[in-house]
Amino acid sequence: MAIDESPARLRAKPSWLISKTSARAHRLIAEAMAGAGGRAYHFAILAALDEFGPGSQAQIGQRCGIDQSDMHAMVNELARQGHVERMPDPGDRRRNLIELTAAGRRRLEELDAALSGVQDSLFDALSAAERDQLTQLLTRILG
Amino acid sequence: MAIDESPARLRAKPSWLISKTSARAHRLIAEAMAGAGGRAYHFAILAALDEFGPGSQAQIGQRCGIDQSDMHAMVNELARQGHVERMPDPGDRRRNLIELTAAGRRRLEELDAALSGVQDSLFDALSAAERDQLTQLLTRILG
DNA sequence: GGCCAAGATTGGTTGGACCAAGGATATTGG
DNA sequence: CCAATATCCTTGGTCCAACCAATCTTGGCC
Repeated sequence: MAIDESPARLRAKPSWLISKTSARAHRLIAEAMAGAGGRAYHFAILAALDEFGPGSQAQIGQRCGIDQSDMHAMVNELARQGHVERMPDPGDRRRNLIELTAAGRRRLEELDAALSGVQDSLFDALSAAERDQLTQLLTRILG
Repeated sequence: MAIDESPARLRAKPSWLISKTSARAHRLIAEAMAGAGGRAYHFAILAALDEFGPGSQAQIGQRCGIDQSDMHAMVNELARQGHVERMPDPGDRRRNLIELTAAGRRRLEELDAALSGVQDSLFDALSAAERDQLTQLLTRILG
């Protein structure tokens, strides 16, 4: 799709540009993650565990903006791959404590590298300073 | 979801920020369009017809980045609402010429106003200059 | 003990983006 | 002028992310 041939009214709506960019990113990321046998959600969860330490599914889900039921499925996948361990919280038996394994820590770096590569090809047209600018604008929007 | 509580590794990936922003925009737009009895696709198609004049479904679809089969469904909806007319192209009987009706032209302005309102609430945190900046960055990415 | 809240699990639904095949018509090459 | 190829519409799907609701267990509270 040649963006410069799309209707001007459309091009004038930032939400449309964002949606198209997001779609393209989604495609590239899905590809990259499929090649690595993972998904974007995996990276998010592993990153949360790495930064904040073990936690319940609910906590991690909230931090990453992932739905409870989706969290369940993702933790199943990560546990099956040995990147995460699900263990009952001794202090609250409602909870599963999710813990990063050593393999999970390596996996996080692996996925991070793959995703960083995607960022490079996606934002190829922007300088480093412009990427920062973009990041800051988006962060303010979401704030 | 409080973005400042999400993992730093995630926040550092522009693609993640874009995806979240896109999701929020999608929610707001779906709401606004549902309230008006339409969809985002309707606006795109009407805008293309308004700017480029009548055309085949394939042409319009390419301009807007809409799949052929989805175009079919959307034109059905717009035709049923009287915003568009489907007529056989006399010069090429494979084609349907899609034409904007007078009601469709009014509808376009109506949807445009609704979408502009959504942009305002979505990009509330940005100044007009910053919105332009964002638009330009995204346009360059998609270029 | 009785009640409400939180967490996990299960089992959905919805909408957008895609893909494939077939029938009708055009176009092109020989 | 015929055969092969391409285009366009139409139909009928698939796939996945996002989301929602109900249930069950456990914890906290009065």
